[in-house]
Amino acid sequence: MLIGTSENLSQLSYASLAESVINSNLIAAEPKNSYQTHTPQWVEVLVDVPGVQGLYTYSLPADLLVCVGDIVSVPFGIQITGGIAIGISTKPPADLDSTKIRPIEDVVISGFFPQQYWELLNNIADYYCTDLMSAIRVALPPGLLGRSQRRIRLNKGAIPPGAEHFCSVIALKVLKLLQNQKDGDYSVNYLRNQVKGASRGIRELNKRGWIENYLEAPKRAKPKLKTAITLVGGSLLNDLTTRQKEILSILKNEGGEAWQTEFVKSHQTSTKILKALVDKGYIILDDREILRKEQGVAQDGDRPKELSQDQANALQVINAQTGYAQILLHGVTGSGKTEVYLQAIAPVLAQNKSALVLVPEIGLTPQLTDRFRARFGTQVCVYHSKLSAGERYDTWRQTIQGEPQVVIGTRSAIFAPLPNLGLIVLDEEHDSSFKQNRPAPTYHARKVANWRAELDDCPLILGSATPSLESLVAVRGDKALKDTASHKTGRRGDMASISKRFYLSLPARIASRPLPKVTIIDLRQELSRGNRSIFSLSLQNAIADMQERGEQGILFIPRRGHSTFVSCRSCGYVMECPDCDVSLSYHYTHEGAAKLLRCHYCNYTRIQPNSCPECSSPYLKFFGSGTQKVTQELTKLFPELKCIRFDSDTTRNKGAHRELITQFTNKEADILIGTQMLTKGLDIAGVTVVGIVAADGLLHRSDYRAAERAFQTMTQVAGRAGRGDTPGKVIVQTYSPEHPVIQAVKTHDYHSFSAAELAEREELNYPPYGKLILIKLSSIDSREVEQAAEKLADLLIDLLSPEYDILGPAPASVMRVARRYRWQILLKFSQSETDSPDLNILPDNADLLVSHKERLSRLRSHLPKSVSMTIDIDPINMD
DNA sequence: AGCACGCCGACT
DNA sequence: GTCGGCGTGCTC
Repeated sequence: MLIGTSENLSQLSYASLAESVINSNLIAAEPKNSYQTHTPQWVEVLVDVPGVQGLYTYSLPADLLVCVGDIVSVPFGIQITGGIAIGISTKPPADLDSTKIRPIEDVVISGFFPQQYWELLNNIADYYCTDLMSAIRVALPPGLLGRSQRRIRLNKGAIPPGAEHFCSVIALKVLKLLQNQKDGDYSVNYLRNQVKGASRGIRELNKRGWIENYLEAPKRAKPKLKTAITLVGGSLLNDLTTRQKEILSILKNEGGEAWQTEFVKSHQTSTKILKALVDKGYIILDDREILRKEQGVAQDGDRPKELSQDQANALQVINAQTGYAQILLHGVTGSGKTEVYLQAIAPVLAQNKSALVLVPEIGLTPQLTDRFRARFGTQVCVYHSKLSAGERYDTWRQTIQGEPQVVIGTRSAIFAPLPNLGLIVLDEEHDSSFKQNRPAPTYHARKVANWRAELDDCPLILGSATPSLESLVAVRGDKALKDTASHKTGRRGDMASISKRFYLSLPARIASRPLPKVTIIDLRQELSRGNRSIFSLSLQNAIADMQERGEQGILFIPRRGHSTFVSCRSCGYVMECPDCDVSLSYHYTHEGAAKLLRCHYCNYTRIQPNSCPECSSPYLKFFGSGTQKVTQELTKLFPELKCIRFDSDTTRNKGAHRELITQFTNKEADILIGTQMLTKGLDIAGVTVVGIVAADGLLHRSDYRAAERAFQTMTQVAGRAGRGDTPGKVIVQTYSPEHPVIQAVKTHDYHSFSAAELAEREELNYPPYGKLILIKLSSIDSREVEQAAEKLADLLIDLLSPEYDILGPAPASVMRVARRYRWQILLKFSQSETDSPDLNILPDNADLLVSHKERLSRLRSHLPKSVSMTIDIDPINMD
């Protein structure tokens, strides 16, 4: 079975390739004995090389067995790269010179892609307009598709003294970098990122013979091996020394098995003695695979809790589902959604199936993973991008095994290759971190989860206190949905699946606790009363009361750092990033720390100068308040108060989240001051006061989602208050107290807010009614991108029918980032089908065989090479 | 992505 | 004449 000959490979469309992949996978399902090991075989491989799409034929060495769908390692040009075996044939392609065919290097992983998994990846590639390989790349753990790497090594002996006087500035920079590295060894990529024009310098050094250039074999993730000792000899004979006898009896006492390293360490033996025992035949040493797994903190067992009536009702609906269903669980903060998830998962495990739980950011929710571990013990696996490559690889491999388990993870965990999936839960489903911004495919885990639930025929629970408008509309089946349903008859996902959509509500907190009382403070009045502090009198009083009663509080500030920008009082000069069009933020962590200016777009960092670079005036002023400044101000007002700052500056290290949260839970501090991170799943009983220091930073943003996001963020932060026995209190400081979002937060009125917001979205044809595609262009050259953007917009006008709104081209809100100029075009249109992956973006008038994906991809060929283009389907971040 | 091949300008 | 710039095309 061959997919295509090289003659037609170039014309092979994405769609037919995708189809071939699915068809060929049917072959993989056949029994393995259909492969005759003695006839020579040729394998069609989809190689993982950027800019290369199409299949390449490889021969199969006699000692390897390859099945369709296997991940293989193949030579490609000078390098070694990963790829997927797509087809197997007993005849070589007729039109390919057989001397060109090279053998497959190795099989990395065999037979893990079930049929539905391929369909899922094809849906993603199709819907998000990328090639199949990119979809495969996001799904697999990094390092599985290894690629060889070009590296540079310093030739230490060859460098004459005073070398720096002989060479150019660039070469010198490269040389210095290499000399500062212990082994004088860096990848070419690293050097290119560090030094502008590094390749020139590298060539120069190469010519002088001061460095050597080598190709490193791919570093693929591999199972970790550990040496085990096993006792085999029965009775002790006389050929043993006393020490050897001792060792054997210790080993016997330990059950006849031990790990070598631990055993040697704890019993002061040496490998020498063990070797001797091996030679005499008493023990054997063998390497065994061990799984590197994040262990988490040991938890006491936990039993299912008694449910409230609402929780019980919700659970009943969930448990009644036998196949695909989309369930929106709308539970106010503190209503006990997690308990519902836990009790929904228990029967899934009992049926020998697995469950997948997605959360916005795992590091932020140690409490959640602890609770799952307490309930399900070692059946819980954690998967997220902050695991080490080895842990990620091992966890991923473990999920293939098929034992019933619960995988908790972030966005990318939606690809965990669990073979018997019984339930998917997306917690905090409104959270924007479920959307990947870059690189392509720019998928949304909620959408992928929905496909996956359909393909694996299992229920999907979307949980939130502030459901996204998309999910609300999807399950409630309002007008838009009915309209499309009527002309969708006969397709999968039509009327039948609408009855598989549920809206379940948990409108009250558990144990009849009230939602916190929200007070709005008008900062304009505060100012006119002469209070110039960033804390209103009400907030100050609330903090004082709280301190007196030994309770705890949370302050929410929408941005990290100290100040948003620094400017000169004498000439007005504003400190800006040299590579981006943004001002630098001032960072000053504590007394004695370096005073730094940092770009929040590209992370450029420099020391804060003592005087203005423009006019040398020493009078620099700091504007805006970040977490650092608020912390300092608060300490001035309340010297006794112990504060913990909780933002991406203080939680950078592994385990820092847990540590800070543990400190706070143990009442080692009174107040937690932080950014968006505070919104996610913190459940601390002692918190009675929540202050939103400046709500305006959330309200006034330009994109169409600003109101929705502001409402979600504020409601979530407010929800941290009053989760214990003492009722909570929330103080929102703003200059716009009459703003509808503020009013909705005050009254906890999700429904009126969403109704008003939906009406506005419908009016303007924005999502969830209309659909958006953002085409982003960038280049080093400002003129070039602008021209390319204009050309592209013209092309789109010709290509698209008039019902498509073409907004732009316009420069991105921050035009220059990391030295690149950015322009964008936004496409807005009515969607013809609600939730179908093969949604027709472009009307098929002339060329029916060409998919919308192909058409959008073709646009790329109209652009100069130096302009890069990315297509963001359903964009969330418009900047 | 890398790399080879190849076609043009500034130096021995 | 050659060295070296980077544009184009190929990798089974």
